[in-house]
Amino acid sequence: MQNRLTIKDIARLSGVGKSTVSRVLNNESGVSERTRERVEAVMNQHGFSPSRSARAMRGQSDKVVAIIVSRLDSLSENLAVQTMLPVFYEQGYDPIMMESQFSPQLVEEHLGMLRRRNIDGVVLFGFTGIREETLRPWRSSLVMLARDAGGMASVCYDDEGAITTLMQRLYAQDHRNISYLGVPHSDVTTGKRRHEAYLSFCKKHALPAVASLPGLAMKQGYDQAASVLTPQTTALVCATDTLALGASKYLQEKRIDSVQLASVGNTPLMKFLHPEIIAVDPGYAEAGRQAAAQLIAQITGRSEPRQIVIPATLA
Amino acid sequence: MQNRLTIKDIARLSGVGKSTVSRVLNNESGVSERTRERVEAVMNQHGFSPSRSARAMRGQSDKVVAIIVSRLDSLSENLAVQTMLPVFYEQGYDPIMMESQFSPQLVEEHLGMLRRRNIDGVVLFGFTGIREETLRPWRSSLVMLARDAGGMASVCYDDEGAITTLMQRLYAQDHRNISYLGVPHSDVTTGKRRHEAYLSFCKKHALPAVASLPGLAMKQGYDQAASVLTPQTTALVCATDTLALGASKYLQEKRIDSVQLASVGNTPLMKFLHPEIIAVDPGYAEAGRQAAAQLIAQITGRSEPRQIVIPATLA
DNA sequence: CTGTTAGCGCCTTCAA
DNA sequence: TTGAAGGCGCTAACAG
Repeated sequence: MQNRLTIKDIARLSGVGKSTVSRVLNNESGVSERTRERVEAVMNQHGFSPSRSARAMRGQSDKVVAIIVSRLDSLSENLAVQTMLPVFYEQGYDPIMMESQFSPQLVEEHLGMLRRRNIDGVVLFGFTGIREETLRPWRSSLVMLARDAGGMASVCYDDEGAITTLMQRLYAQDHRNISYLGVPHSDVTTGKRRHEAYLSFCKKHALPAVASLPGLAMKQGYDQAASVLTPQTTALVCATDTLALGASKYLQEKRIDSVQLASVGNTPLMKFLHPEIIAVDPGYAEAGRQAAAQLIAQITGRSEPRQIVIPATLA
Repeated sequence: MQNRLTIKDIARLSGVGKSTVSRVLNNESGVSERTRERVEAVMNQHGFSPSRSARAMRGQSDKVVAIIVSRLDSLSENLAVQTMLPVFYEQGYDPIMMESQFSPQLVEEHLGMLRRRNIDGVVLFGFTGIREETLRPWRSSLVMLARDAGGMASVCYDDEGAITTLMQRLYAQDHRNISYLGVPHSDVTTGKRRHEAYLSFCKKHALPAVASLPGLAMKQGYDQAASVLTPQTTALVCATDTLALGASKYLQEKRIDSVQLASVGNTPLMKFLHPEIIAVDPGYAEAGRQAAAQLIAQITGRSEPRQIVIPATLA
């Protein structure tokens, strides 16, 4: 704010030139150990820290990144953001947050604004409907989460592995009539891939497939649970924990306790409310870490855009 | 990034001097209508936007604010942040997010970092244990939420009103044995004030008071529900919806449906999982809007720190 | 190894 | 009503 010190002050106080101070600041080589120590001492003593804006102006980089979540109250995205933040802070990046509310148009508006702001990079939690051309200009400075788009860097969950793991577990527990509650195929990852993994497991093991793909909302899980429960059903796999929450509410209300629920997604809320549900952790925390690391690597030119898949683990 | 235009370019392209462009940019008076229009035309045509860092360097302000939430997955804080973000963006502020995890020490570290970053202002979701002296230096540029601290600006919920509203409603429904599940008094607002409002209502209406104050966590609500349920109890008031979630899990498991649950907090999750619970909305959304507005007003010198109380409304 | 010099993009005098 | 000049704090040549 007011009278902060500048490298000029530090230079004067330690009896060296501005550029020497700058060199110390940036850990550049070519400064004698003695000088460096002296300058560093003065810096600490006065709690000096360089002006971000001045650096940004020279370096062409503000060290600001944006995280666009679909919704702030998405439990799974929260888990990823939680691990992402410390990574950004450690590397000196300011992470600013925005909500897309699942609206492709809002994503466009946000990206437009970020472009004008000359931001360094973006982590975008993907969803259905985002046009590729919206993203293209960001190819080198955007990492998409939970979804892959041609040419863009992405961190995805192992959709097939997650479902297969659940099915195997249930199968090992002698379940032979396993129903499925999921998301429409218009959603490629959470929808199509998970559903297909379910179908393919059923086929391979000659199990009857009973599925419904209502959508992502809790209420949809609640409303559609009935439609996939046959008298034979002994287990129900849900594509997301949100759906599972809806389904379990239905089961509870109907006093049905003969059906084993299983779901992708391992949030604290679920663990508390329904510890009996079998869950695979898609690796939200790890995804967050990797996304942040990948974005920084791209920004700093240490990596090309690349696709990362996080392995799922049984919780 | 690369070859962005600068006011110099705009100046050249519109045949005026840099300072004139600057004047137009800042809506300063003393520019002829014709010149202004011409310059603005060129700006729009090229999608020009001034460099934030250069402005920051001159203006001493980065137009960056921080929002320190206790936890990213706090449902109530999310609701407030959700309304806060658009306000900041509209006014050209970049909101960066941090988690305090209810740790006073983390708050100190974050504030220290923000101080070095020379940030403009902070919205802090308050909790027990934050030392006043930590905050003092921020007096003019911090707004605390959900808690008031001497001299600091704050946006608080009407703790007493919220509880009283719930009690009145239950009383009107002929409940005469109302228990209470809350938070220890070390937490002044959610703990002490709400509990005292409960006690005072009981006293006034000659009702027996049965209360326990385990804490904020869902599990604590679950574990302590039993201790406040007597054979006569017909209603249970919870200080937060998290506690209510825990308590309702307990009631469900015990198959108790003779107890009407009521709680402060009106989150979408609660509305879905337990629409039967009577809830007051403490006004999270409004609190977020007001907090952002108040912070901006303080930063820009248009307001002194002041305490704001949001009225609670029956959901 | 170290200091000097020249900008980065913008805003702010100060003259014209 | 306008333009030219100077400087914000920092980094990147270029000299010593």
